[in-house]
Amino acid sequence: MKNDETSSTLREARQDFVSQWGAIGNAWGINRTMAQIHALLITSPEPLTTDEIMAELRISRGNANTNLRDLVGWGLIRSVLRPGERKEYFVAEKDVWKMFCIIARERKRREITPAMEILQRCRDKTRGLKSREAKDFSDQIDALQEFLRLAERILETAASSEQSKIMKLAAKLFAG
Amino acid sequence: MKNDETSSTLREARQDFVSQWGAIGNAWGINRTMAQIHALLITSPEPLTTDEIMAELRISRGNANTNLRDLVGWGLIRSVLRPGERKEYFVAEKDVWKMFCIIARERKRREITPAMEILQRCRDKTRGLKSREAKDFSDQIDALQEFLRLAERILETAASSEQSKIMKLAAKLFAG
DNA sequence: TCATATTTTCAATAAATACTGAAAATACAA
DNA sequence: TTGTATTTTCAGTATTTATTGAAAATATGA
Repeated sequence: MKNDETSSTLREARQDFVSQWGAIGNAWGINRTMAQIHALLITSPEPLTTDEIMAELRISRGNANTNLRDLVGWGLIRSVLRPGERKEYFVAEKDVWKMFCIIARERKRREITPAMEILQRCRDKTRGLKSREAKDFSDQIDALQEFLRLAERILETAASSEQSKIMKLAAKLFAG
Repeated sequence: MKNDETSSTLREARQDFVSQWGAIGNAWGINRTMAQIHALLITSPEPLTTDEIMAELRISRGNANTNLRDLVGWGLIRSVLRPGERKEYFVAEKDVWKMFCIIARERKRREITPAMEILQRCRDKTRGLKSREAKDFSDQIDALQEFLRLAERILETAASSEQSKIMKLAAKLFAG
């Protein structure tokens, strides 16, 4: 296979990955464009500028800017400056385990914690009530809370350990 | 506190839970109405009919029907028939651990598996290529695949074990 | 069978979300 | 300063997703 064939095959595979990853992100509740930009950056050998991303994905400047900022907000990408150039370049964290840790922490902060707070408020309201129904209700809320608390701790622990420790744990888990 | 005060406090707490749970579901990428119906059913002492759900949430018959069917599709609720009545009643699985198992299995099937297939296809396309760039690309895809495979196995294992086993595991995890 | 209760479907509509493009704001070099 | 490169904002628009409500389909008892 010639060099240009190789690189066009690679380009195609990458484009495919980017567009498909967008579709997956969509199924996972993540904005399609954001997922595509992320896919582009984790498979890019070089940092990319906003204009390059706009061109590659055929999206507007506003759209690119918004989603790049969101990704920076998640901590999944960061901007780098090249000496002598004014443009911002973006690079993604490529280590899959680190990506997971970042996402786990953020989701915990954005999703689990608020849910726990709501449960706590419902719990407080019915704490004093003595009827059977009230008791069943607060037991159910309790159970949800306890489950979320466990999930929270597991995520927290996983996200702050070395990948190698998790792998060992997984080994144990599958051993029975 | 009088009986009617007790029950109105309970009613309020429950309404609060249902509407807040809808908002949370929304943040987690789940249809608000579906989350609300689910919240209603897991805190209901009795099975409910479509009409009761419509009235409680002030939604249309079509909307109620669609979301009830979706919940049945997930396996999170099921319909029960009362002898001598034509109406369908719905009950939710209330055990939080069982709920988790159901959701884990479904998400694996609906989200992780398709993502893995896409990665596999991208991998296949670039397998033969020898350039540095191509190698980096397929290494990255590999890493993603490996991670998803691990996630898949962990979910699978967790979802098919007893809750008590997971609790023991969690204990170990936090012990260091 | 017919009359009635109940569920399902689906075209129309509403609501939420994502995207564009150009103007405004900002940053920087001369 | 002033001019230029770059980023941000945001009103307007497009697209997607959710919801309604009524008609059609289905199920049931007499």
